[in-house]
Amino acid sequence: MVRTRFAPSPTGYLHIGGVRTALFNWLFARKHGGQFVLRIDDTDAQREVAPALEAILHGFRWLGLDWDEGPEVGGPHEPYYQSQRSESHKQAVQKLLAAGVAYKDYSKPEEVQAERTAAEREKRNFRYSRTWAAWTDEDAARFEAEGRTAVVRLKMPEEGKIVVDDLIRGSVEFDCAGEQDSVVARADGSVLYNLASIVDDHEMGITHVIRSEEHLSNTPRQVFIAQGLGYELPKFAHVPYVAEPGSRNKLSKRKLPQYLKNKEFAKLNDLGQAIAARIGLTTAADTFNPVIVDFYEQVGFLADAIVNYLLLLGWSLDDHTEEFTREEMIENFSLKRVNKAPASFDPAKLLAFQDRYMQRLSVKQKVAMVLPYLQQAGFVATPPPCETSYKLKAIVEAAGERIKVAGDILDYTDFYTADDELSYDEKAFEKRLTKPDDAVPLLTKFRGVLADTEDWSAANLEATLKSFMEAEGIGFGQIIHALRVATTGKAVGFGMFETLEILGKESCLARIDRTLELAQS
RNA sequence: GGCCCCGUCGUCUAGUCAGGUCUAGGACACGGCCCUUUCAAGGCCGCGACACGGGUUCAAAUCCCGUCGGGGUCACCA
Repeated sequence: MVRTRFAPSPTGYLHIGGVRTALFNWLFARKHGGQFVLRIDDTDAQREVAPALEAILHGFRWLGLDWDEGPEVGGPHEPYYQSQRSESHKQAVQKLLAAGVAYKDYSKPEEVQAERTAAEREKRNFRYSRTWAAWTDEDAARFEAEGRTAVVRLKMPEEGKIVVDDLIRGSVEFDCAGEQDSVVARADGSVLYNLASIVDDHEMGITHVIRSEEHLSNTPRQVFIAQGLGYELPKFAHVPYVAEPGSRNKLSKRKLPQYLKNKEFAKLNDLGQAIAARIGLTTAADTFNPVIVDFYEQVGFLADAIVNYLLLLGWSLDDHTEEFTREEMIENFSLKRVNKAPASFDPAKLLAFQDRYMQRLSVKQKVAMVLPYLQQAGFVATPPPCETSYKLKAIVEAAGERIKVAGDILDYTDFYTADDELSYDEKAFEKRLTKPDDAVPLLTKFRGVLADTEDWSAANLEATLKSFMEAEGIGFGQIIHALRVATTGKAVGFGMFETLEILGKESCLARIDRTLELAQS
């Protein structure tokens, strides 16, 4: 039975790199008919951020990465919060002590720090001197009489090797001599990550520890602990971390200002910020940006697109397959095909996946996705009035592939603006209406034709304009641009005749009248 | 700095284990052309990489050695 886990610490929001690791765990479990466990690594209580956990669980649900055991769903290995497993951890510490692979250490942090600095100064590798190690009860009593308290440290051997057999990297050897006597328990009995992690993994029956590469260097410590505790080792698989756009550095949520200098990243961020602003979402830069999964949901991305993109960040099936349904991912996933080198996050490619997935949706599905944005931006009431559906469907249809994320609908809200409140793109107005001598007279004349037009379908409007052009002996370009600016205020938009049809006769005439007035004043 | 990992187009990657079919394939991005009432989309074409140096071999992106480069980690964080 395969059991994998993802163990986020609730110290920040769900990070795109974390999700990629979680996805690999989920996929591996699903592929082998096993279980995927979610465990909250909250041992460092001081840093805990309550809303972060909510956001993390919400993110997993949105992405469709369901967990078989963990917070909210429970399971046979409760509790799934590391902070609530301290009994097990304490027992493990005692066992380590009893087995002689750990010792009580009465040093003060500053004393160890002094040794460390001295070693650095002398360009020597630091290793704790064990000066304040209590090997006997007498030692302990003496140190305690001095008012010292004890942490528990690993007693790393001076010789020998620890071999980590990694499913992705092969076997990696570490010399014990190069390993530190890491602290595994604080004076108050609380334990540190390396101990908690391996103990919980064992007790939860985790068979495959699939985690980010940055944990590779503390794996020997965990292996040492596991051996001391007599555990059977889980299989390890260290996946490369997700790197920054255009660099090899690990993607971090703290370096946002730097990422914003990347053109593609900034473009994605701007898109999101613009949508957030229009729906009145108050955002904080550190929780709403393309590094955080929540961002994508808010802006109107498809979870499937994100997951598909993330799948290919460090994994591939072959030289050409890029699109996978969930079932196909599960069927084909294999740790053997996970790359060793870090992959940088490419916002442009993510956007490309989103585009593909979006265009595959039916008009009905798009309407459903897009409607909440119009409601939040105040263009459509909640619940939506009956006539909304027809109009919105027409807009979405006419917009076609221009809508790449659901929030993009907010680029096309001119249809909802009151006719006398339409704002105009100044440059376009100047170029298409003020400057050309024939713009106003032509538009005035065509306005007259439109006023007499009964059939307001796009097809008929096109025919009407064509015959007008013939009658006037003018080309498309001489009238169409002025007409567009007059009715939408913008230089660009979708099909002119669809636009007119959606707007309706009354609005079109009102907007043209207003434009003509403005152009002549 | 010690230890560990990694190194194919700008980016994600196929190919490396089992050397030849690789004058290195695909995707995203980029450039050009076509289509076109604008924008998007679409079609076609193009640009573009085996980090470097030695070796082994008839033959090396692939094997060996070295160099260089990048990164991770060295907490009483996770």
